[in-house]
Amino acid sequence: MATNIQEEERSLNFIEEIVEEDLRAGKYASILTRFPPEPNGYLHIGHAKSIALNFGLAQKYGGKTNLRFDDTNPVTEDTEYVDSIKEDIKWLGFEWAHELYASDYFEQLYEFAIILINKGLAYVDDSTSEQIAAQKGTPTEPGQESPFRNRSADENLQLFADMRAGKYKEGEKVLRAKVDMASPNMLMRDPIIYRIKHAHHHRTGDEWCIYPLYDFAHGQSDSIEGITHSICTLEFISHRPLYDWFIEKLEIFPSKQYEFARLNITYMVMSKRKFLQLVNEKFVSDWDDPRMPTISGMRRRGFTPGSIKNFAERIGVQKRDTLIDMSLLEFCIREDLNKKALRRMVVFDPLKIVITNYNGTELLKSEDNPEDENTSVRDVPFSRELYIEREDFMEHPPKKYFRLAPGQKVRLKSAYIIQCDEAIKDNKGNITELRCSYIPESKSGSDTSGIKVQGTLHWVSVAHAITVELRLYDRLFKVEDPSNEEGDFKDYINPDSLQVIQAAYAEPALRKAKFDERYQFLRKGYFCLDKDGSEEKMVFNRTVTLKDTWAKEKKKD
RNA sequence: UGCCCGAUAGUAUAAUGGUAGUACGUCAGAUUCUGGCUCUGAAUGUUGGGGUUCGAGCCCUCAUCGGGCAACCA
Repeated sequence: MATNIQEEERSLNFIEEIVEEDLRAGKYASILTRFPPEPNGYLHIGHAKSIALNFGLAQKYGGKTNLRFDDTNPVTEDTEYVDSIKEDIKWLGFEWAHELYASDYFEQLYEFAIILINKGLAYVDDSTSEQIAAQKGTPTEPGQESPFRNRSADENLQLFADMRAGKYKEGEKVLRAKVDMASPNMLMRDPIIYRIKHAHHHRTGDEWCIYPLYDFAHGQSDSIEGITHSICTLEFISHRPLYDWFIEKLEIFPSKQYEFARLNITYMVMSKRKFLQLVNEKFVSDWDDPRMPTISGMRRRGFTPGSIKNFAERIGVQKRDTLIDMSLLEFCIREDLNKKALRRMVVFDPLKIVITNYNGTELLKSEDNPEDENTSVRDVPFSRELYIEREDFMEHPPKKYFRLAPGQKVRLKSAYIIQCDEAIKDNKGNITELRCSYIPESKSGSDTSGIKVQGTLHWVSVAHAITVELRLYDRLFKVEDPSNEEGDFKDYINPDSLQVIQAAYAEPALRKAKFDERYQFLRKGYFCLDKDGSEEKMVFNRTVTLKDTWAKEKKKD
């Protein structure tokens, strides 16, 4: 059927529709987007959505994307952040056409301000911050015009030049656009476009003491670069009339702004301000704590660029506030890791078993990844004494418990079928050891025993095991939407978001673990090596658990 | 109380005036040397009232609900 191919095409999001329409109408030969971070913090997965949108759009339609740092506020911005932002974007796998800075345009922006002054569309205001706020009016009442609103162009020019020359203190004077003090849009009530800041800028140093505000920098920067589609988040909708106003009055290239909803995910918070609190108040170790939804945190946690991009693709682009279910993110990373991760056996909470009818040691073969037809195979040492997971044995098992129990049989993964003969207890009644027997004909790959078992367990040989540290992460918050709960969001932090297992027992193959490799600890979850470890004591982060239908089954009781 | 957005299963996302579909999640089952993966099946949806139309999730209108807007932040 000819229509099948078309049917499989993903439908367009509203921004893609706009782009296709613009291209079809011949409005632009090709598109140019931009990603405009402010270098005052680390990127998070919300930014990843924006990055994927901006860069993805350009890729899809044969355009380009600029990386432009929106560095108009010298007091909060720093080169440290510039570097981390660039690293994160590269890690996600995107390349920008040009690395640019709003501060590159300071001289041009200054010229733009002069044009406005000459047109009688901007004026220097001596009012104080409080007076300006009072003049603004309220959403339901119009504002009052500043007494300085009607200065002559010449006077304004001189005053503005003096501002630049450093003749005034911070707050003494500002430059305002002359728009409309009665506008129903508060942002149009003569917005401030330049303020005095005697501060050192991370790139321009002490060259300037006046800095443009966002509204006077962003749109013009877009225009200077010839950005065709300037995509930002919903809270800028009300800035759009101003964005267009400056472009119109300045008669410069008409970049167009489009807005989409920022990303929210259940059990997370998503703002630099909140991250800062979490770090400063030691709820997490740092910005790259694996529980943080920062790109650096997620990278350390073991997320892959592909999984994040796939997630961004699946959630779509929308014009309304959304709260994405965390399980979708988990699905995306599991889907990716299932195909890539090397399988290894690690016992988290050991229970020793002795195979009473087995002696010596042998090397068994086990697949590195059963999802891969051409999988490599590794050796796993098997011997008389093994560790299994304590939770894989129950003396009095409930129905549908497929694991070990007295008299019950299970398969040891890639090894033999064993039967539990006896549970040894200490004088307090705790089970300290299991006596089992194995079935020699049941060896993995050459099983002639004819025995069917329901369960398969992971295990490690006591004599060959290495100990590793495991860091098990869980959601950072106990509630779906911590920002919308009563009180402080930090009241809802999950106290069990990190569980450390100092000594887990791992099969020896894990000794060769590498940082860029991903692992699935069989029946447990996906893990990756953490930078905190050493040769002697490796540390692994749990990226995500495996789906666990047995855990669900248990909860029902 | 002014202006601006928005509203489709639990959560997201399609249907562009003509059969409400998809994914995640949930539930049930099959399969399994990972209670993973895979496969099959099921339940759950157009905020409400009017109107236009042969026909409305879609267009108009009123209402309701949700979000945003009064930083010398971005």
